[in-house]
Amino acid sequence: MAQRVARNGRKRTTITDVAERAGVSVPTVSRVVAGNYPVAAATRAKVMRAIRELDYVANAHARALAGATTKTVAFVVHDITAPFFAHIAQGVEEQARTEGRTCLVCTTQGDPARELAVVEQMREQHADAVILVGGGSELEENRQRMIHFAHALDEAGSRLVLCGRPALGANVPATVVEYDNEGGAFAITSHLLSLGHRRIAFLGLEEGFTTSVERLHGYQRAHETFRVDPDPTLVRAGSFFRSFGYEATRELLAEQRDVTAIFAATDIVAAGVLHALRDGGVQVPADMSVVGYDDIPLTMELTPPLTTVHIPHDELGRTAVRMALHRHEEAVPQHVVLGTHTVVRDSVAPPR
Amino acid sequence: MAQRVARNGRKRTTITDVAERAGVSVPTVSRVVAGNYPVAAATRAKVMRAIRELDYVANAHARALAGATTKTVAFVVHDITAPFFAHIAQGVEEQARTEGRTCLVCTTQGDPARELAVVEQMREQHADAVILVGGGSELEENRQRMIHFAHALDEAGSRLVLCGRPALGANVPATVVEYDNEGGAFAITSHLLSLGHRRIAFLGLEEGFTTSVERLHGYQRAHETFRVDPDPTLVRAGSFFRSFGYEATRELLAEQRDVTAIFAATDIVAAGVLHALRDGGVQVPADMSVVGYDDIPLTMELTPPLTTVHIPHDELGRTAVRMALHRHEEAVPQHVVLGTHTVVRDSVAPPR
DNA sequence: CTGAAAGCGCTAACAT
DNA sequence: ATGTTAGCGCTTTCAG
Repeated sequence: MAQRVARNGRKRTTITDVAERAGVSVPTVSRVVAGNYPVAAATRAKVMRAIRELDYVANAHARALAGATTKTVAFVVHDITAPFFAHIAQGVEEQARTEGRTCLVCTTQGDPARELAVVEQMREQHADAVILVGGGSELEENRQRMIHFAHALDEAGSRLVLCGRPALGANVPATVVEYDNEGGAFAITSHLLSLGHRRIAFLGLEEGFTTSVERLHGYQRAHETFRVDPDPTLVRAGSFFRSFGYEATRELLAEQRDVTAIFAATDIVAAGVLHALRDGGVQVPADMSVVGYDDIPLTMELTPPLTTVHIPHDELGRTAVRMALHRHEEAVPQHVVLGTHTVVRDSVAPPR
Repeated sequence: MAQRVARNGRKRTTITDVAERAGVSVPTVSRVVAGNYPVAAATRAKVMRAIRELDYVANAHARALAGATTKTVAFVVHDITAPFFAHIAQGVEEQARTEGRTCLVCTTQGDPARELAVVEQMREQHADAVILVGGGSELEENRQRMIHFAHALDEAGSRLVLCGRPALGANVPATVVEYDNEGGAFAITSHLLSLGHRRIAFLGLEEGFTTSVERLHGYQRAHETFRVDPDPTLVRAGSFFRSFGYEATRELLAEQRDVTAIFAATDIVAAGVLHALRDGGVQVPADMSVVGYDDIPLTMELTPPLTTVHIPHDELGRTAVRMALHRHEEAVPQHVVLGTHTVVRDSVAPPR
């Protein structure tokens, strides 16, 4: 009664081996492993012993195929090295584990085509939930494809979760966990305005990505509230990378636009801004105030430590998993907006 | 011929639905999907059409169960938010995708017990490779358990990969991808010594974790080479966290030990060191030289930018996947040590 | 409490 | 080139 040899020539201990060794039937072994059905103590002991002796582990695929339960959560993200995503991932992973799930992770490098391909792949895996993180494409075509996936997943008993990106529409079966992106931008811009800043540059509008657009809206609404007309030429489009912050700031400095504060769309961009300012001999915050967005750990290491908008990263990830998995329970909403708030550090002062 | 309804009440399009719709047999559908067998163009077209109309995706579990190939790579890491791990993860994910694999990610928070549990779980998943990243436990018991897993995975046709952690022994079937941890520490310590530093503190020895022990060895060997006796009281044990760097430096300063350089075991620790130095009014590098280890992106944002040891993170991850998956091909080694090198930035100067 | 029987969705011989 | 026949390893009725 040695283990069978599979087609590929590998020996793998199966439930049948265990059953033979323990002198019981296959379903009995299944029952003691699952532990959800009465089994005589003596029988259980025999089976457990056989399992240990044979070093048996269940085949997750056979289990998924026979039962209905996959016990995996898929997590799709632009780039796992970005602290913003990594911290959400952390929350997802923790909650998934708490709920007894394994976590599949895929990165898309921000490519909408790859995102679509990855979601398709997750559909094959029958994940209990597919969590999409980070600014999505605003192209109508991609939006439609995503709506399609939401329905496909729903019909398959799975769930699409949009985490930190806008909802797809009213009748789309999806869970959405947002953070108050626009509100955070509004608050930190107001902070600047209330201190007397009137010429505030906004760096990092990424066309077609909702995240930056919403942040810009917050910036604009704050200006309206304070009844100041923002100078549209102070809004610079670019990437979310450090180098963009550096370049854009150099330009701004060269142009002598009388800017007294810079709102970088992300902390990473702000790091580039600070660097350019230092290179240009501009004192922060004395000569120029700088704020960022995201509140990643890096902000504390910057010189000076950066005033920024805090996003509840972990909470976002945990909530996404929790809401998706418990969506059939009552009182579990399927759309929440988590709050953001300004974290005041040392990079802001009133204008001279 | 609508889709069947599974036990759990979900309708899912299966290969049978497609076959019926296209008016062919199930294996024919399988063949066009796999694309590894001759199928008449007309038949293929019919099948493709049915697939599109039914929005069919293959069930990865059924596929894994029937065939031998799982097409997943598991990746086990302490903490995905640590840049060190995130960058390796990036390499793993990229290479896995290149090789047509999905990536399972699990975090252990550095807990050896959880690591063991996770590896067990990966065994159930039948991943093609299980990649363990980061300093492992030096406890003999855990080592034995890991050796056991290496054999179990091997017998199951999978592969244990140790990435950035030491090999388990000569006859253990595992792939190991290391970086020259000791060599990097030797080089950067030599850099300091050659500039004339004689009292160099080493911060961040984490007992029981090989990574820090090897770095300490490099530090010591460099001293021997330069024929200087290192002061053992200058070696401080602690965590790899920022706070440890801060605290340890405050102590060092308070003790007035005539230290002229600090070797922090990681860049994160170095960030804490720099912070403490700034708080204490100590100029870097004029009054104190500081070096780190890892070369994470943060180092460039520190003030001053940190001289550190570069680790080829991406390469480590990619190599791990490549070597494991191609282990049966000739000329693919199963143990490599990737090089590290000192990156000189602005945190080091000769002692006063 | 336990066993026998059926089937999850797919692939891989074996036929034709 | 296509269909037929067997499973892969497990769970879940249904009997006893």
